[in-house]
Amino acid sequence: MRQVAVSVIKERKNKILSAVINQYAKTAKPVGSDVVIDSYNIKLSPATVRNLMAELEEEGFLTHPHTSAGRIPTDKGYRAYVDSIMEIQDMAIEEEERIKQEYAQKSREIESVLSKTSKILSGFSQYTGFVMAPKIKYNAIKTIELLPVSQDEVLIILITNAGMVKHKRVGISLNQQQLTRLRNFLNDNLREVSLADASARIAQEIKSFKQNEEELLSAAEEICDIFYDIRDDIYIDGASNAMAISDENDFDAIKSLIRFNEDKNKLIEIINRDFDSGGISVQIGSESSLDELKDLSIVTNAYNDGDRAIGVLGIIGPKRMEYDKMLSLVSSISKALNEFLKNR
Amino acid sequence: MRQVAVSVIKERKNKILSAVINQYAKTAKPVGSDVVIDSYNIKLSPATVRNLMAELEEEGFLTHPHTSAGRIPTDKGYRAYVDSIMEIQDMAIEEEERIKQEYAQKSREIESVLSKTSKILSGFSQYTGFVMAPKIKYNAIKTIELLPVSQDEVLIILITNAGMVKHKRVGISLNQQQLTRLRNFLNDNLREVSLADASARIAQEIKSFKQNEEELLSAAEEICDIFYDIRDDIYIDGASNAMAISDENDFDAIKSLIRFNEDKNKLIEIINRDFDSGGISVQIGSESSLDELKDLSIVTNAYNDGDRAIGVLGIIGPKRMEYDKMLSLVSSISKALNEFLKNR
DNA sequence: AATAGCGCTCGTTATATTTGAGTGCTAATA
DNA sequence: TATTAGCACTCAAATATAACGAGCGCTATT
Repeated sequence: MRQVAVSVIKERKNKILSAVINQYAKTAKPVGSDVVIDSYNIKLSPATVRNLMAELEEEGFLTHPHTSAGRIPTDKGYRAYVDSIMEIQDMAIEEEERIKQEYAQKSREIESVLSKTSKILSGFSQYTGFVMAPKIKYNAIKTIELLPVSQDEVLIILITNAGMVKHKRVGISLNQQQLTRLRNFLNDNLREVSLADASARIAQEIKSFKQNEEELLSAAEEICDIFYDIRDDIYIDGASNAMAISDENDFDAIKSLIRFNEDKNKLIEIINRDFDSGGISVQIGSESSLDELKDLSIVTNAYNDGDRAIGVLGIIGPKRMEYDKMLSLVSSISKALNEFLKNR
Repeated sequence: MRQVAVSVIKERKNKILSAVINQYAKTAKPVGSDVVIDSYNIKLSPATVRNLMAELEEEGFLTHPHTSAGRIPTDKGYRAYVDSIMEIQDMAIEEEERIKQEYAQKSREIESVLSKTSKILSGFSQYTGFVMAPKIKYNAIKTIELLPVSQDEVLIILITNAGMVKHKRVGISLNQQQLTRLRNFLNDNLREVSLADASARIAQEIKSFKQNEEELLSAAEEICDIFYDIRDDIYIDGASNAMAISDENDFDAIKSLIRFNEDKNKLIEIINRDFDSGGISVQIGSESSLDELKDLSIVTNAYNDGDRAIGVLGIIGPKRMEYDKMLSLVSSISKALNEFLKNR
C-alpha cells in the first residue's frame, strides 16, 4: 500500500520535473509554478507545485538562479529525465522517409557516406553533427599497392576492408622487380592485419629479407610511416549552428565552443568514452568534465559493421535540447548507417 | 612652387590619415585630434588637425560615428592608405627565420604542405588563413592507375603533375586484360591533359574502341565522373580567430562570418578574382560586394610553380588590420611556397 | 495533505541625471 | 593667409533612481 502511495508521489514529481525540463527547452527562461500548471495540465494548486519544486530542488534536480525566479533543471535533473526515457520512440514516418531519401543517392566511397551522414545529423538536429570514422584498430588491411611516381618516389595506396583508402608518397628508389617483391611481401604479411598492428607485423616479418636486400629493408621501414600517420578521423558539420544555440550574448560560451569545434582531438577523446558502451549514450553538461561543454550535451551512438561496433556518431547541442527527439534521431541514423555498411 | 606647396599639404594630410588608421587599428575606438598629435609627433595644434580631418572627411577618407566622436577610416581611406604602401617591407629576420623553420619539416604530399601553409598563415596573422590548391585547369594529368578492389569495383587513382592525388571508386567489372587496355588507353590519351579538359578528351578519343568493346566503353564513361567531382580545393584555418577579431558584441557580424567560413565556395569565388592579378592584392570591406565581408579585408597573393600562377593564398582579417605587416606576411609566405614548389 | 493568502525578494525595465570626450565655429594672432 | 586659442555645443556612455511584477516561501486554513 505504501509502495503505491510513494510511487504516486514520485510519479507526480516526475511529471513536474519533465514539465520544467520541457518548458525550459522551449523558452530558455526559468519556469514558474503557474506555467507548469497551465501548460502541462497538472491538477494541483500553484502552492503545492511550489512545495514539490522546493523538494526537487532539495534533492538536487532543480535550481534557482535567484530568490524570486522560477526553476531550471540541474545536470542531475536532466540525467534523471534522460534515464527515464527508457525506450527510444520511433521517429515520425515522414522523417524516417526523408532520412532514407538522403541516403538514397549512395556513393561507393565510405568517406563521402560518412561526411554525408554528419551533414544529415547536423541538418535534422539543427545542432552540430559528427561521425567518427571506423576506428583504425578495427580497420584491417585489404590491399596495398605501390605506384612509382618518379625515379625516387613511390605512392603507397592502402585499402582497408571497411573501404577506406589512404595514400602517401614516400621517397624510395627501387626497380620494378624490387617493387613487385616488396608489394607481394606487404600483401602476404599484412592482409587482414589491423592498421594498429601493421607496423609491428612488418618489423617482425622483415627478418625474412636477405642481407643483400638492404634497399628493400629500408624501404619497408619507410612504409611503416604511413601507419603512424593514420589517426582516427572525424567529420564535423554545422559548427555554425552553435551560434544559434546560445540565445544571444553568452559570448564566451560560443567562443570556446567554436574553438572546441576546431580541435577535433578533444572531441575524439570525449566520444571515445562512449565507444565501448556500444549503444546510445548521453553526456550532459559537466558530466564530460570539460569546461567548454558545461552548457552542452552530447548524444552519441556507436555504429557497427554487422559484426561489432567500429565507430561512433552523434550530435552536440545545448543542454536544454529536446532529448526525446534527439535520441531517436541519433538512434535512427546510426541504424541507417549500420544498414548501409552491411549491404555494401 | 605651388606644386611643392600642394605636395606639402598633401603630405601632411596623408600623415594624419595614416595616424588615424594606425591608431584605429590599435584601439578600435574613434580617433580624436588630440591623440593624433600626441602619438604621431605631428607639430600642429588640435584645431588645425580638426580642420584637416574635416577636409579628409569631405573628400571621403574618414567618417564620424556621431557628432562629438573622433574619426574612423572609410573603405576609401583604407584603400588610399594601402595603395600608398608601395613597397612591401621585408619581414623581421627572426620572423622570416621562423617561417622557414615551419617549412623545414617538409612533406612530400603537396596536400599536407598546403594545409600546413594555411596553418602558418593563420598562426602568424592571428586571423583566418587560407590556401587555394593549384587550380584544376592548370593541373595536368600525370598518371592514371586502375586497381581492382572487388569483383565489380575499381579504384581509380589519379596523379597530377602538381603532385596531387585523387581517388574514386567506381563500379565497373572488367577482367585484368580489359583493365590493362583501358589503363593504357587513358594514359596514352590523357597524359599532360588538363583536368578541366579530360572529359572532353575521353569523349573524343573513345571512338577508337571497337564495337565489341562495349564494356570498355561504358567503363570509360564511368571514369569521366571523377573529373566532374574534382573542384578547386581550399584549406582554411583559424576560423575561430574570427571571434577574437570583433571586439565584443557585434554578434551578427561574427555569426555571418562563421557561416561564411563554412561555405568554402563563396571564398573560392572571392579569391578567384585575385587570381589573375598575379601579385599581391587587397580587398577592403565592401569592395568585395559581399555583405558578410563588409567589415573585413582579404589579403591575397597568387603563387606559382615557377612557370605561371597556379593558386592563391592569403588571410581574412578585420578591416582595421595592420596592413603593412599583413602584406609582408602574405607576400613572404607566398614566396616560400613558390620556392618549395620549384624545388620538388 | 493540499490550498489560499500575503508579504517579501530581486531581476528587469524605464526614466532621469551627470560626465566628458571631441567637435565646429569664431575671433585673435603670426 | 594660414594657424591657433577659446568656448559653446552635442551626444554616447556611465551612473543613479524609481517603479514594476514575477514568483517565491511561509503561515494559517480547509
